[in-house]
Amino acid sequence: MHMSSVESSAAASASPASASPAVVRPRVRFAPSPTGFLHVGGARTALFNWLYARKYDGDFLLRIEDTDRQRSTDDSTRAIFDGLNWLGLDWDEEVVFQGANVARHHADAHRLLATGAAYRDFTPAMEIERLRAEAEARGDAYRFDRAMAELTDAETEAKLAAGEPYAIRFRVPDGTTEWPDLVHGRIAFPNKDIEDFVILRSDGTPVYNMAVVSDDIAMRITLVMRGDDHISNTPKQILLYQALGAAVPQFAHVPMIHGTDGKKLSKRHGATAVGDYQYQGLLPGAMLNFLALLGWSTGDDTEVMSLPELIRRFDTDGLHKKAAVFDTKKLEWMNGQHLLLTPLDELAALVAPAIERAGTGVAADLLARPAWFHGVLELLRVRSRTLDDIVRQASPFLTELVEFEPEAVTKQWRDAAATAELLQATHDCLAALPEWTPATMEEALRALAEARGISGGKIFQPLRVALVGGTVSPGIFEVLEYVGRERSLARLDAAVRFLQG
RNA sequence: GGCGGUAUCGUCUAGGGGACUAGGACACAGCCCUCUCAAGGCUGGAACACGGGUUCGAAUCCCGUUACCGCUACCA
Repeated sequence: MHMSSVESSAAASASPASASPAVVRPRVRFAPSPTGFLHVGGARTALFNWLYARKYDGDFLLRIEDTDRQRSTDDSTRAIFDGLNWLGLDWDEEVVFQGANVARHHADAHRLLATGAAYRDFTPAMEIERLRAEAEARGDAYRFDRAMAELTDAETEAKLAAGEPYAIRFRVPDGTTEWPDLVHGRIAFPNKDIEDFVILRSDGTPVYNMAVVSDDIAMRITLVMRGDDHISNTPKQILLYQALGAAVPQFAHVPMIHGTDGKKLSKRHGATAVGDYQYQGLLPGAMLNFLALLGWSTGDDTEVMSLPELIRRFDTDGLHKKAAVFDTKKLEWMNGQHLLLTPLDELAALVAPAIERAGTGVAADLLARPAWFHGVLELLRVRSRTLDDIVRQASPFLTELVEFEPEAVTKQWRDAAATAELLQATHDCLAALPEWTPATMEEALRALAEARGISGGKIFQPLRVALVGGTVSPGIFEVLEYVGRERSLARLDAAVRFLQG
């Protein structure tokens, strides 16, 4: 089973195309470790795989790599499911839990041992640790020395009989291991730089690379698309595929996502869990769109895309090599764009519960008046970037009365007596209107301003404070329309009383 | 240290020998619109890491340097 360099490299580079002359449905997977929440980097890797599967009518599989019992938790597994569900990244077939497959990993490792592709290493782990520490102290790179483990058959039998523990190491052949990476092109590693790595620990548990390859073969994965931090694992894995006599899949190593300081994105950069963004009122479609553009581009200037469009345009050729910095400003802008594209009834279904949670309205009541509610949403979404922005601005349309903000009062109601008189006049003018429409109100109020020899703004601004409590709002006539006649007049009354007393 | 990867405006990117006085987007600044705030429109500042080649010609190809990132475990 030892391969020459020619054989090994040829096998690695030839397999993707030649292994299957017939058209096979692509099978890709997302394989996170359940050691935290769903990270945006993981979400993006999942997205690329998902887009690929959906575009080429393949299967997108989910595998939870829970073999590290120390760090894996059920909460994390749930968080991954939740994150994927929120984003709408649905997987095909049942979830694979890696921990359930250790028997096969174990068997595969022993198969390698039987063929001579791997060998027993009775060296105590402590001893190796010592040698490594020594080498590092000297400033040398440590590499496991195969000769150290070389035993005669008799010696092996004796140790086996004595019940001495051993790890199984893969016998790395001479030559070069290379593959045509879908994003980087040809990548090659001289095998001499790869040490005989452990595939099965002395306690019988499989090591990562063994488990991954065993599972990817069992799941019939045709393309492994993952973060480029796995590039140096790839030659080891290819060697394993070959030794196991399995077809080597294609590989695509996508770049990492960095924080604004250029370092790998971590908690100190702020929110890195997709759940954080869900909580902040982001739309999953916007998140997906933004994530897709970090590490991939269409080739033209298209930026805002719906999910179907993303599927249609996705292509591994558009994948980048360079790490991208996660820019929350652009994410927010992207969300604003998607807010505008979301059908109003969908948006209503999202905003109504959020309003109820904020305590400024009852979801069912809002949804019972779709024409009015959609109108309000139309007004607010153009000046919002998140769902939370909409909720925040919605309160003047929902409550009976509003609180007058001190800064607004200082700014727009400087002269109390004069303002009270003006607001009373405004009130009377509006109250006399036969119908409550923006056009009639605008006509009447502009006429009032002209009669008083002042600009429209001199009326609109104080009126705005009376209606919404602050100095910022949608156009004043739309506000009047959607706040409604009764409440608008009541607020004007309240403002006049406030200024007089 | 060794191995591998990457390198265009502050950020995301287009670009794959001449169409580049390097295009778009976010952010920023100014102007327009205007009842405020947004949205929208217009304008502006802002980049090919450095050094060698190859070529009539290089952001684009090659080599080197530098910087950054990743891996370097009986972690995943």
